Amino acid sequence: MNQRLNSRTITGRLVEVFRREGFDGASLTVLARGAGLGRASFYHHFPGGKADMARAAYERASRDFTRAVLAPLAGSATPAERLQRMVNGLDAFYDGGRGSCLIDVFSLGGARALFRTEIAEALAYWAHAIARVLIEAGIDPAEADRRAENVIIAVEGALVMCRGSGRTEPFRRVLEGIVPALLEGRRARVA
Amino acid sequence: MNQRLNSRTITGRLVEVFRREGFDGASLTVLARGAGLGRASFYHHFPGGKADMARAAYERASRDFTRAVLAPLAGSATPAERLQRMVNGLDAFYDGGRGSCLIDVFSLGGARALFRTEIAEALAYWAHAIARVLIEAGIDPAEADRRAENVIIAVEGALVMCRGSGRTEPFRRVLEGIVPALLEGRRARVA
DNA sequence: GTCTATAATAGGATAGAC
DNA sequence: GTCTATCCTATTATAGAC
Repeated sequence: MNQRLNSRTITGRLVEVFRREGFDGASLTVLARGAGLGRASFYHHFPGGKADMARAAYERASRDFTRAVLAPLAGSATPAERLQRMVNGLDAFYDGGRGSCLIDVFSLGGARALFRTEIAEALAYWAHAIARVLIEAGIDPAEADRRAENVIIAVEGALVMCRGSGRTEPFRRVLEGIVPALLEGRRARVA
Repeated sequence: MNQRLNSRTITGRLVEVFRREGFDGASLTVLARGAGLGRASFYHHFPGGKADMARAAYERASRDFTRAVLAPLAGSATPAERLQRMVNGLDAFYDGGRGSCLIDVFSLGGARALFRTEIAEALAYWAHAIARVLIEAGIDPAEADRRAENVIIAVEGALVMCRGSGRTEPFRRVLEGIVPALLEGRRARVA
């Protein structure tokens, strides 16, 4: 409890707790235990209290997501390669299907009002980033939008399925299907 | 606050609150306001307290889901008709994409331990019910399992997407795609 | 920068009047 | 069957020592 931890470590551990417990389920006691700090020490790092902690966790997750999932989409490789790197990033970011998505978790209860805008923007941004790659790959823009949205839906749904079933196969299977489905000749698939 | 309500009404309102707030976010105060009762009055209906209320809500939702979504799958109509009735049931049950799924919501935080088993079983049951219809329609059993799971993933993912984006189009679009995707490649195509 | 101690409030639950 | 009043605990937050 008395070891000095850097901000990065603390924030990373907060992400884990919020993912598992949700915003309202993550009490300061649970967060403190997860972060390896006393409750009071939190207020040195996050003067705004729990809302501050959640925001730090969200922004940390957001940056990690950008690096792992979004950045590869903007690279200079071929569309298929960039999409595959996004898939690899998703696998890492969501720990093979074991981790929940903060977009899911923070759109409920007390966190809803705090993250409404950011979450809507994040979803739109991700969809747009995928669609751009597809358009570059020669897919009709409207179809690209649909396929991009389908990927997000499949990933979010697979995470819920994994959490609910206690299995990780659904996530792995969805990941395997993403690149083929996105670049498929002309037909869109639901999942 | 002083109007007498029957159990059905109270439980139905609890479902709404838990869907919106999650288990940990739904305080007795919020639940009571949502149900139109004083906090103390709850303990007449649910002697076990909040866990009892959540269980009643879950079982109520479960029964409604069975009636709206699962029952049509077991009917005597053609596979395509039964699947379409399931889709119609999903639209009603999830209020066109405006309502969250308790499987998502109750697999986080304090509710996780309470509903772990039920949730895993419910997901497996639903998948199996869909797959049986597909097998009857002439689809290979392993492929039927995959497609059935894809539907659940797409529905859960669409609900997360709708909650996060504030739009309902993703849910409607997913629903429209379900029957075609499930029966794709089958010999008897509906014109 | 972390701790102990403590305050203030909200949450869950109960007793008993009506 | 619902209410007011109350209790106990957990939760959030702060003060101040180290």
